[in-house]
Amino acid sequence: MESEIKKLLIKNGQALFGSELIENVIQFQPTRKDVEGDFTLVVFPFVKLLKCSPEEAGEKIGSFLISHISEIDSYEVIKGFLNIKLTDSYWLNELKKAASKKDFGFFELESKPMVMVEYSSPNTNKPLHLGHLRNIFLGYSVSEILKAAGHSVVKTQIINDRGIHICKSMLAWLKYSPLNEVGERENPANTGLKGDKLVGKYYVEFDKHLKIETEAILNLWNKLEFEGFDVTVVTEIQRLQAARVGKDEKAQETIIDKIKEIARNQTDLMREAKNMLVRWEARDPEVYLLWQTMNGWVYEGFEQTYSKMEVDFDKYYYESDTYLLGKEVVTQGLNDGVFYQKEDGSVWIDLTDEGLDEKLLLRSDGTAVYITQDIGTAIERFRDYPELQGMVYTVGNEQDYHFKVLFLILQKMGYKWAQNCFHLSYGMVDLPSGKMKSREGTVVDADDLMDEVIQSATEMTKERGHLEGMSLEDKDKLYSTIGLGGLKYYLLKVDPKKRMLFNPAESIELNGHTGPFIQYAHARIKSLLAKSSEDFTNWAEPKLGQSEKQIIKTLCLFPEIIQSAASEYSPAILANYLYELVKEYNHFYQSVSILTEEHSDTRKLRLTISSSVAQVASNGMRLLGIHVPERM
RNA sequence: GGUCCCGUAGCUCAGCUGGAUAGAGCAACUGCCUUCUAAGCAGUAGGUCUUUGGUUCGAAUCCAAACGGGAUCACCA
Repeated sequence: MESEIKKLLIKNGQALFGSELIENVIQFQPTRKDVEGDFTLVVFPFVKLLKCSPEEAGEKIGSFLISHISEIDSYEVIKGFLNIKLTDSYWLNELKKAASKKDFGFFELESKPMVMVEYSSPNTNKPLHLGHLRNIFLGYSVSEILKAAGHSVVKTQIINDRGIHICKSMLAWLKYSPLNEVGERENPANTGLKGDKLVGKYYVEFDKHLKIETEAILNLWNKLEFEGFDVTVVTEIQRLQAARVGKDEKAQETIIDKIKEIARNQTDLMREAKNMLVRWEARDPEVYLLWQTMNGWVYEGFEQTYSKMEVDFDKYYYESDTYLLGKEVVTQGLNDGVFYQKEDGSVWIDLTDEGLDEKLLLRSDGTAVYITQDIGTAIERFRDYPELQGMVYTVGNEQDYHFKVLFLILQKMGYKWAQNCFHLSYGMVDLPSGKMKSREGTVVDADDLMDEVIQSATEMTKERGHLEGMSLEDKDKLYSTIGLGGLKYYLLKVDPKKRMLFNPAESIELNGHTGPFIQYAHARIKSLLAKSSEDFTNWAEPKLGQSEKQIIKTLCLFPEIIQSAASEYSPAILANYLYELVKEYNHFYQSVSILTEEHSDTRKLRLTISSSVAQVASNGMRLLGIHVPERM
């Protein structure tokens, strides 16, 4: 309707205003709730053209519109605002259109370009935690929203399965895992531990021992005992120690950190770990087999977690595969003159013209760094999917700089698709106690958290219960639907770009702006509809009440909401919309009777509204990765 | 220190490319279940939109600076 008016005004610009109209002077906004009208044209921009007061201008446009568009019922000019009211039959017709389509709001399948969405990029040395949960729910939901907006989508992840961190776990397992009576070290089968948890345990174990060894070295250095250390190390430490003198606290701390770092690298443990990495790169069979075994445990553990989260992937990429391609294309780029080589053999790109720094792409020993494999992965993906038009990387905003650099490098290498790569940069998740820190043990484990929210949903649902006659199996399913729904909604309702606070007490809340609030409204409607046996698809035009019209208006926004959630990559837009819709419905539900309404057209209208709200709530929540129950 | 992000009610968050009297939820206080599921609804109270300038008919929104918070600047990933 608004675009129709826009067209009409532009077409008649000369006659009405004495000059051609530019499209952006025509601005619409929803009408204030306390004023009559369905939408509002802002008149101020026209005042200059018409050289009259805003009131006169509004009047002139209003009288023109009402005589040209039959759906306009009336208009009213208040200050500089032209409030336009549409006829009831226009709205009733819109409702019928929405109600008649099962997939109302969704765009034609695969009518838009193919994009790949990467989410979840775990390291294989640690279990998933709360931060991953935000990442994964976000990426999954963005994928579903993009599909609903008409894109075809490939969901993927990049598994960081190689590097020093895995070697640490492997080494610690070899050194510290006790042998059982049959001479086996710990594994998921003989301990009953989830694979990722077991490997994570040995990563922590490594850190523990490393810390002890590091402390020992630091003690020696503090006593100025440097025997047995390399000369260059000794001079560096002595230089740093001297530099501490007279500095303020903060500067001293930086220096101490540097000394610690050097001490860590002097430990036997670190040396062994690094040596293991070298053996891995050389495909030493023993190391390689161990690596495969332990990663295998982790993957099994991850799959369990993903399945509990109800997310899936179409394609997996492993850095152990793609880093080789990365190295290859960097070498190629060196020959093509995109990169340059320093005397020690390391390869760099100079991005100072773009306001960034110089960036290392290959170490002097020829091994790959983080960004090398990312370059390889990106190229491989576009090779694997020739129809692919764009990439979305769901990665925390701590890596903003990294992706800026990555996309720029890909562009400089001549990949046209590089400009369609997008870093979906989400904010960190904080706890009421502050940042999550693995060193301080404040990391919230993903599996534990999901178990807890489901447990809590179980208890609260048992208290309230409308579950008579439900099978045990269905009840368990319901508890998990509610618990997980609450958690997902809690993490998705805030703007992805923003840092957010995770309050455990709030995340299991069932009242107010929560997932279960929406689920409950859905269940209530379903129960209502189940009690009615009448066919309400056809009705004549009943009188349209205030709250009924409001809901219809909000329902009609659903397609736009999907569109903007897709273009903004923001499930939060959708989540907040669904809350708004349901809130309006609850108000309506409480203030009128539906089943017992005597006037049959009105009753059918209300049933249609109810079923449409349930439909949009259900489809909308599905795009957030959340199920809605029939009963609760 | 350089670069980037953020600052809205006691707390957590909405507020689209500038538009009418800045909105929700939680927490606090009042009411509403013999009537379709009260996980609900209605209401009260709570604000110098961090501050100061600027642009504009009009600023929470755009620009600049200050203050406060965070991230990042590795031959780590």
